[in-house]
Amino acid sequence: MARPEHGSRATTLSDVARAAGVSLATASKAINGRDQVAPATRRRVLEAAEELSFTPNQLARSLIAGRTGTVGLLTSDLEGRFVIPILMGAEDAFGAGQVNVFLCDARGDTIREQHHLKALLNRRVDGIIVVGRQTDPRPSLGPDIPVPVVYAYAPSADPRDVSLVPDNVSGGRIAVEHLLSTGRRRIAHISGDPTYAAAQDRAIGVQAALVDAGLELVGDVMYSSWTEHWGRAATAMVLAQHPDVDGIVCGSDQIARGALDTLRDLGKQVPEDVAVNGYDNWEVLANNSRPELTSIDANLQQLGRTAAMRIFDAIDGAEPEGGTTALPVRLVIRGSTIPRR
Amino acid sequence: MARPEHGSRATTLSDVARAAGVSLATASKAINGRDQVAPATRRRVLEAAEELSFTPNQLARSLIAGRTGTVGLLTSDLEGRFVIPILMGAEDAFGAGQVNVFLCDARGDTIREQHHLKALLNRRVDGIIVVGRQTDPRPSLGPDIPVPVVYAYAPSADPRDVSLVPDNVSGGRIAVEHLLSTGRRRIAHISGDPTYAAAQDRAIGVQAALVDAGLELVGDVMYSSWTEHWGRAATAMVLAQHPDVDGIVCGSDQIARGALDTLRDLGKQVPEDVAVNGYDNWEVLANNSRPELTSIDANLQQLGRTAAMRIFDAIDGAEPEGGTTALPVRLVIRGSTIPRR
DNA sequence: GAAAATACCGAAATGCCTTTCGGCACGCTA
DNA sequence: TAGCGTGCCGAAAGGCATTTCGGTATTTTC
Repeated sequence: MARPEHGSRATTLSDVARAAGVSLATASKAINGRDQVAPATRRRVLEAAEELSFTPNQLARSLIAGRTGTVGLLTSDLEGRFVIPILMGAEDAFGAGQVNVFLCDARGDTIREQHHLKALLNRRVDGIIVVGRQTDPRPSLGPDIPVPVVYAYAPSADPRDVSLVPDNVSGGRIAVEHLLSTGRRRIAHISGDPTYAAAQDRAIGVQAALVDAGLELVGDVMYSSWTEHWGRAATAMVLAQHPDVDGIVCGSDQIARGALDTLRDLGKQVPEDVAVNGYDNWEVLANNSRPELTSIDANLQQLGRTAAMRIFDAIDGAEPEGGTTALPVRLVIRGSTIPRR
Repeated sequence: MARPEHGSRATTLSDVARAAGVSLATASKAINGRDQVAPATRRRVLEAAEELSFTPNQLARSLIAGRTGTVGLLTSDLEGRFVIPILMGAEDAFGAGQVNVFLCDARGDTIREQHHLKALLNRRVDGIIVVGRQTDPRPSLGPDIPVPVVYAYAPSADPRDVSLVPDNVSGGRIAVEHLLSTGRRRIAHISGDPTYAAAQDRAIGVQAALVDAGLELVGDVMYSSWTEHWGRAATAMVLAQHPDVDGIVCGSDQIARGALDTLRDLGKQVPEDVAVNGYDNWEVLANNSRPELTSIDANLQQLGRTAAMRIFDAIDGAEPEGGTTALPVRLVIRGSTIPRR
């Protein structure tokens, strides 16, 4: 049958060389585009390689080159939707077929993380990207990793490490500034789990923007969980205590969905009576709500790309400066803050 | 400084051997638990290895062993939420640190897919899992791949390939049977994009279950898109034409969310007046709706695990039998079909 | 105490590719 | 025609770990 036996050894360079009637060295040079090979010879070698469907063994190559063209991506939680765009961005930056990504999911387990880390080092990855599931600092992998490490989304607790996070403070600020620009003045903030750094940071940005505008938050920041249930409950409370509220900044799109639900139930028009701003720009939620949801997008794909580029730089010998860098976020405007024309 | 220079060569086995005062061969045996080594010698070697923080170069190992302990996962679409659980299942089955997964996202681009495929083969992966984004058949990678290939979620168009898909027909059937078991008799089916095999298969299951019960579908199967918008619109249409409908089987959780919305708007109680069944068990949607959504879970993580096991079997020499296998799905019951006590 | 058996260690080959360096042949110049 | 470049090719080393097989020490057996 056409399918080559799985047991049969793959064709090696020496097979090609023999078929082309040249030495190993010449075959290697011909295939890798080195000079020192006559055009006719090169052609003969390439034809032989094609004929035998030769694929150079990257293992042997890497063994010599001392670098493998692979990067490990160590995540603590694949379920989290934040990991995926970051991963895509990184994959993107590495380019198709140039660098490949080893994906490891530690399931939030330190032991498993250590296992994976060791496996990655054994496989001689050129670098490691560590992706957390929330923006709270996480323990460093340690200072003794022999390859560059970049922490994405969740920064390392060790300031000497390189960490990239979305700018949540700025996100909170942008959300408020947008509501202000649509004429809102009585703005409430419904957030999620107060133990999350993201919740705190966004609240800081919200407050700062209000202060800059000479305004105050309507009521206190309301913390609980990142769910629709909480969004519904909190919105009901806000409206009961402050019926004149005209803008709600939500800590997540889920909360915002809940807010929309309750506003609808209570007969409030969105965005005419109350504008609602979500966070995360989770498309399936933001695009399908009534009305569609204005939201803050953390540019996670960009973050992944940046992480990959930092790895590249470090591989190329650039001395990385440690510390946490906050990357810009962006506002995506939809119908929940500005009426459709 | 403590951090080893990135440029400095990693410690090799011969470093360890020299430090322990033994030969390479002995060091290798000691570390790998082979016999032919005196306990005292073994201890000395292990101490030296620890001291130098020696990590065996997996590349060299693989070069000899002829297998790398890596598997490629080729997806056409990382954004799709179906890929993730499959990936987790596969990762799970491979075990922490035993087998590692190369993740490649082809972005739905054939050229890019070919690039990735070639890269994976160059890296001598032991097997490849191809994950599609919908259950429609996709082109085969071809018969000449020198390693085992399993197609997950999207089956290969070539029946000689090994494909694993969730059993959509059975899913449709289970959904209807569940509604029947709660006493519903007037059941409608709102589905998504009719060009999807998943939509057709689920509809077949729905019809079959109704026929078995001696019933007919209320109205025709309603096809359009997998969105909340469509769920809302279609539900309004159903209620207008068939006000006595008492059960709605939806083709996705998004559609079901839309259905719940409209039912609520029109004053129908769920589940008392109308029961609603979703599909996909997408937790963020199913758990946060009012009431929470009964849904069909495709057991994707299990599917990923199975795919990994098929790869293992093939690596171990089992001759795989081609063809598409439909794996069982399961019903997750929540408040949208059975009232909370 | 001598022969045989055992336990342990090390040199060398192996896997696959890249690169260096020596050398052959040809063409050009003086 | 002798001498010198230049272009092209091939032998061999090297990268790292594993394994086979031959060879010493040491112990056991009669």
